[in-house]
Order: sequence, then structure tokens, then C-alpha cells
Amino acid sequence: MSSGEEHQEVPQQGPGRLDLNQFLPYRLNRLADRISDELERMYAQRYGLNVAQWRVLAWLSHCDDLTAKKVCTYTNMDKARVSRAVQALVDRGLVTRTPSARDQRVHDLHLTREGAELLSRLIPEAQDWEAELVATLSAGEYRDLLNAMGKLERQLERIG
Amino acid sequence: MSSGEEHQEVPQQGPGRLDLNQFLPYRLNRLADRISDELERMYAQRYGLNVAQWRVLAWLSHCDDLTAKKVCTYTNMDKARVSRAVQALVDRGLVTRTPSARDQRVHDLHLTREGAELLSRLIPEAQDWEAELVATLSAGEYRDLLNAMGKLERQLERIG
DNA sequence: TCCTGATGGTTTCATATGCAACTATATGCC
DNA sequence: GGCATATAGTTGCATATGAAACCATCAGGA
Repeated sequence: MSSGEEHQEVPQQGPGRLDLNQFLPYRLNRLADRISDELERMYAQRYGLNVAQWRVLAWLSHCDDLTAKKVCTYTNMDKARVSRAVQALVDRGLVTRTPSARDQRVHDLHLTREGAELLSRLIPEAQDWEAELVATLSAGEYRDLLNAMGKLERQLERIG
Repeated sequence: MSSGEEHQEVPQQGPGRLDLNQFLPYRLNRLADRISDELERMYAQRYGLNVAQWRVLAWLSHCDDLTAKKVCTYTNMDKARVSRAVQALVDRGLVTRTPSARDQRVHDLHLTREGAELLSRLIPEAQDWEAELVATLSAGEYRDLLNAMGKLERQLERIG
């Protein structure tokens, strides 16, 4: 795919026409999908993790004291999907799931030593890859990008 | 969900820890997913379209002279998914699919009158919604955002 | 205490998706 | 022309996912 391939068709303009390259949801999705595909390849091939499992692990590295419910709200994933991801991680011995002392409905999630070790290898790889990805952005551009995305997220909460 | 909810857990830092809120792939995915969910609700509930079908229609509004293959490359969707989306649109009478005169393997896709009418109602809604979404961004911020995303896409091509 | 409703999590079931095999057509080389 | 290979698109199959039913536990009020 050559760069600028999105313009090889002469885009049609006018009423009833949508210029997708100016349409933020489209652009955002395309970019996020492609990044996601790359990363997915990385942790699927090398660590046998799918996206849901990776997200659970990433959150476990981000904060201790996690539950399935919290993962749901943080990642916007369906609770069934989270449940299955956690199950798979427990089966692989990367995560422990123990009923909470205070509330038997809740299960506390924790990394095992193996889980922590896997993350200690995976996280630097992910960060290196991200660094390469954003290498063409200046520090200011990067900051502004995250900033704009933050604004959009807050606006989404307001609208939705 | 209150805004800033992503910080209610004290984020842990340090080696082997990943600060997801500074990790672009995560942020991008979360934002794109949420936007996608909102839009999906919009055209699923009101027009009975799924994401794949909407993308095909959007590209048909964007440029005439489309084929399934082009949709695949433009949208990064699997050809089976595109094939099924097109089939559904043809069944609903929104799109025609005719074998190309030059190459019998290729099928030219075109909007029917009904398809165009549906789009003429759907597109303004989508644009209005997008306008509301980006209302908190200045024109400059919006431009910079698309610009940064363009850079990332080009960098992705280079890396991948 | 018992009943009602809410909540965290799992399981079931229907659907959407991706991969691979397949069909049909086209292209290039002998 | 005839064979090998590539390409556009469809279909079959296995898997991933989401919605809803379900189970267990908790909280609150009569």
C-alpha cells in the first residue's frame, strides 16, 4: 500500500456525500484498528494472548486490587468477555482470582509471579513499539494529541 | 460514569508497570471504540445497518466506481465481511452489484435511489453528531488532531 | 428474620467474524 | 492454443463476542 492511497479515487463532494478522510470517527477507527492489529500480532504470536487478555494484564500491571467489574468499566468490555479472559489467564497461571473477604460476590484479581514476569517482558516491547510509532511526532504534538483525545472523551460522556 | 474516572485507582508506576493513560494504543482504542459504539447505535437502531454495511455505504457516497476489493483495502475489512455486507445491502435494495464489462471477476457497486436517499438522511445526522463531538476543540486543535493522526498512519505503513 | 431488589460474575445461545478452501475469470508464458 | 499462476469474490467452518438468562451474595426495609 503506498502512502496517500486514500486519494487514488477522486473523492466526490457535495450534499449527500461524506468525505471520510475528514470524518473523525472514520479516521480514528481506521488508525486504532491498524494499531490494534499490529499490537495484537505482537502479543498473540509471542505470548499467546488475545486482546481481552492483554487488557486485563495491562490493567493488573497498572493498578493492584482489581476486580472483573473494574476491568469492565475501565476497558468498556462486556462482562462475559472479561470473565472469559480472566478464566484463560487463571488457567495459564498468570493470574489468581480469589473471592474477596468483604464481599463473596467479588473476586480479587492478582498477578502471579509468572504473570508479572511475562508482563516485564511484554511491556517494554509494547513501549518500544509505541515509541517508534510516535517517533514522527514532536513532544508537543504528542501532548496535544493526548490532550485532544481527552477532550473528546469528556465530550462523549456529556453527549452520550 | 464521572469524568476522570480512570484515576479513581491510584495508578502504580515503575518498571514493569504500564501507565495505560499515557499509552497511545490504549487511549486511541478506547476513544475509537466508544465513538464507534455511539455511531453504531445510531445507524443500527434507526437504519438497521451494521458497521460493515455502513462502511460500504459511506464509501459509495464518497466515490463512485467502487468494487468489493477496493472496499477491502480502504476499510481494512476482510473480504468475506465485505462480501456479506454487500450482499445484505443488495438484498435490501440499497446497492446494485453488476459484473464489470472489462473484467468478469469484478463487480461494480452502485447506490440505488433508495440507497442514496437513505444516505442523504444518514449522513447529515452523522455529521451533526460529529460536530457536537468536536465542539470542544478549536479549529486549530481539530486540524492538528487530524494531522497527527495522518502522521501516525504514515509511520504505521513504514513500521509494519 | 424474612423478603425484595440490586450487584458481581458465569453460562447459554445466537450472531458476527476471520481464515481457508473453493469457483470463476483473467493474465502471462511456452 | 494450452497450461500455470494470480486475482475477485463466495462459501464452509471454527471461534470470538454480546445479550440475556441465570446463580450466588449482599443490602435494606417490613
